[in-house]
Amino acid sequence: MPELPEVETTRRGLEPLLVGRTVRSVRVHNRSLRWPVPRGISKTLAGERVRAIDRRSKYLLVRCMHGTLIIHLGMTGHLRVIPAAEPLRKHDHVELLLDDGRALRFNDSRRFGALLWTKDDPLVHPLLTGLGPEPFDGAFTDSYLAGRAKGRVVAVKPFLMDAKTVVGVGNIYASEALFRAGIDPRRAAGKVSRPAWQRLVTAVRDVLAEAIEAGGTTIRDFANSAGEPGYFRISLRVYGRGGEPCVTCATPVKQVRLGQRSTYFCAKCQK
DNA sequence: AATCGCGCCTGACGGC
DNA sequence: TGCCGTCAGGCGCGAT
Repeated sequence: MPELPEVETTRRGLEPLLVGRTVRSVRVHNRSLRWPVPRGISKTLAGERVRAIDRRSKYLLVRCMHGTLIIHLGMTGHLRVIPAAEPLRKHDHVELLLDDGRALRFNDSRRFGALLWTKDDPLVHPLLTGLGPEPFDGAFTDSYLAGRAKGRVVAVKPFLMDAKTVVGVGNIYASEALFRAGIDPRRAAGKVSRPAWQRLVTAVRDVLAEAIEAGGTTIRDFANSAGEPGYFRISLRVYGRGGEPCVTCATPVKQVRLGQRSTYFCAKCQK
């Protein structure tokens, strides 16, 4: 389940392989992703040279000469660059054939991902407008969070996972960051103290940075078939550890559902 | 405006 | 062995 660290690791892995390359052609094997892959994508992309690969939230932005390919990995999506002659794997839905004899392949078993094209600045695309700050951006501060949370009764965990609050914090890292910050995930967002918001800002950055770093060492090579981000083996302190002892106080970790999402926390360490 | 809950989709897993 | 139900989850969207 790609969260921001996985997407950023993908971006870093793809950058040296794609920038400067020209797309020769596109093959669409299954266009029914979260939104249909645009019908004209082959014609649009043929001859386009890749200028840069950026990331906004969990969207990868493959910037070309006359527009931008917007890619979202959804839950199970991954990208790899392999020799074009390699046989297709199950769930390889789209491939971009490059001028160096390789292909960028988009594989996504659950098809929650997306692959779109925009001629305009992608940051004003409907999917990207209205997103909150990047977690490593200077705008993501305790006072920003306190301001946004003022008067809100929604629990702090879904508040944190709302992309309008801050982007890139999915279910796993939300539980992890709240544990590190010592905040009960069920607490109303409007009732979180200023020092707690500051701890949360730090915790979000720490946990994401660790995961990105782990990704950097986990992923050796996007240019071979092993180049999929998968699920990073950073040590999770509460996520998936329901009933097991808290790493700090040994109290059994609680598991509850919050906003339809499984949520893990230590009732003793998180207030 | 804020909040809630649905639906998309496949694979893993448990129970029978 | 196979079948069926349940769960997992990002995220846009419609309903309240």
